[in-house]
Amino acid sequence: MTVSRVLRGTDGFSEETRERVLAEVNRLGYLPNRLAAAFGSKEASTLVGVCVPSFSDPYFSKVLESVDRTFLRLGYQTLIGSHNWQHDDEETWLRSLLSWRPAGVLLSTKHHSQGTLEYLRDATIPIVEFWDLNTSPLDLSVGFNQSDSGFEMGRYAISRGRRKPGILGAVRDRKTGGPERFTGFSQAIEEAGQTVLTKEILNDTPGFYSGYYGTETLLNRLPDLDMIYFQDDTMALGGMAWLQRKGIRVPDDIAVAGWGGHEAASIMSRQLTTTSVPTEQIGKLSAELLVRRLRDEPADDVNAVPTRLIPGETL
Amino acid sequence: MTVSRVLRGTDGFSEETRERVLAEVNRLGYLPNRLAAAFGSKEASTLVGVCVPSFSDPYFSKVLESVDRTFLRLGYQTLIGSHNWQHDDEETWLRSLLSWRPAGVLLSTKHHSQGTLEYLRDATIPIVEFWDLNTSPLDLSVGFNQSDSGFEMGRYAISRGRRKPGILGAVRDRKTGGPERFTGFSQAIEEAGQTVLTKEILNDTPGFYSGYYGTETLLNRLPDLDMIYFQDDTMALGGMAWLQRKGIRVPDDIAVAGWGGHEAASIMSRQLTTTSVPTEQIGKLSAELLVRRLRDEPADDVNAVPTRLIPGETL
DNA sequence: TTGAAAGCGCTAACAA
DNA sequence: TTGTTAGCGCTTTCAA
Repeated sequence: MTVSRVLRGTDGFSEETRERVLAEVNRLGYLPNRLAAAFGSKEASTLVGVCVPSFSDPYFSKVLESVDRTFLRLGYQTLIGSHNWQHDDEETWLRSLLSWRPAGVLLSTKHHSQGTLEYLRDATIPIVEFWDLNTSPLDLSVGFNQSDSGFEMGRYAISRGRRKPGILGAVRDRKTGGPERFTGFSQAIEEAGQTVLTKEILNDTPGFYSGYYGTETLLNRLPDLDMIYFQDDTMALGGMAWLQRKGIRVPDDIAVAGWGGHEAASIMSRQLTTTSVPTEQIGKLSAELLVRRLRDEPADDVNAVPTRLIPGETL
Repeated sequence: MTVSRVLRGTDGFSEETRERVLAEVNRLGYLPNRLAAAFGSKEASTLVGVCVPSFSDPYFSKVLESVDRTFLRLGYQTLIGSHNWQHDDEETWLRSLLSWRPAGVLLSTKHHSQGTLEYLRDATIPIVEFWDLNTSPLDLSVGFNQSDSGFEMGRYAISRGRRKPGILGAVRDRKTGGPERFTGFSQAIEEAGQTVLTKEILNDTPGFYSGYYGTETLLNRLPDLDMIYFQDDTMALGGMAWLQRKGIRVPDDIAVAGWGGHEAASIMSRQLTTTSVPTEQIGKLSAELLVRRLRDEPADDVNAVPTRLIPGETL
């Protein structure tokens, strides 16, 4: 019992005892059994679950990196899961997670299956929904508004004199909020009395390649577009590669905007105009808020971490 | 006790009992406590630890994705860690992991601190070292040989008629085996009776930008290089951007090779000659082998998963 | 095929 | 300041 007290740092022992304990611990190479600790006391679990859509998605892997670093610093261990945008997979993972009696759970996005909601209700542990901001969260929410992100770009496009914008997206595999951004973008354009001339959503994976051939399709149909708002940076880069090949000048002949603040966006000869997502901050804040709740410290329910438009040379 | 038997699927109950149990379980919404199970029985832990250098590194995030998917399928839960190439961070993480009495552990790379080795020795759990192949592994090893990877590219360069190759790398932040690849590359060149004219290792982060200006530096000094072997694809893409800007033709004036099988590498106007890394396979095999060992099934110690040279249009 | 007893290593509560 | 007791929910072992 005394050893337990010393190692946990709860008070009730003399300095001399402490030193004797630590010396023995060191001599024996004693490693506490956290399984027993977490099992014996509901308070002692330092396991937290984090579920992201995909580990190899560049955005979510950044968030995960930041989440894990923060939890490590605060003394928690991260159990991971991924759901590939399948609500059922999230539910399956959650069930498995809860059997470990975690201290809390972090979920990406704000949409969940019915079963997930029931599990969460019964578990009575802190929950953070991150990425998309949920203004009426299950518990805590950290993120941004996709629609605002698109709206901001739409207004910027107008301010830069663009009047005939088009939209290019792709839906397969990932759903990083493209549709909502496009809606926000269109609203901004319409509020300025203009219209989005075309909105092409490819049934393909968003990426360099779909951006490349999608741009070709779009411009063959509507050669006088003066801007394309791409679903993300990789598509925008693909589009720019096609434009460059055709000798179409950016932004003189046509402007280009992406989304995401992709590392590679700074790679082109012309810096891409895009929107950067505060992945690190979302991760850090999500983890910190969960811990605040665990410690019964005050924590805001809804935490907006806005995206930021990064003006480049392409719009 | 009967419930425990039914839920674990060990035999010793009638079909009728089974159904009664499952009905009750369902009615009560009973969720087993794996903490108690793992605590009560050394065999029952399905926690496994995985430590990678970084979650946002595109290669390791792919491996992690594959590892987690495989473990999920086999009924294990993944506790993660990252060490940013700091051996001490790996040791700290491992200590924390072991306090959860995991069933096994996956470590990236083959170099570990003294403390790590001692912990692993005492833990007597299966260990997989993945990424670099360790031919005298602690327990199991899955990966490839960096040097062979470079050697293969060197021989290919020779076979394509290149005689005056240079090397361009960068060391800061990451250590994905660049130096070993360069050694292998140089060996192949020398075996063919040629020499690598220059080897420039920038004190910078490998990436598009360092590839861009590094190429400029290299060619200003040695204008008659007929090939550059880059540390990775992002550097190669940066180099190609510079060459294109200068009107230097690839591969007519100079050939380019990268490493890594970067997504964007397959889409540039000229497909990059590179080496692809079997990240998915490394992850899958690592997880599967760990489980084989846990189940006392036969498993090879040393498992080579070679990289593969992808001929493109740049060499 | 089912059940009873003991114990895993810790912590909460209480006693000294 | 230190120690004792009981119990967390499982699994292992042994008995019925």
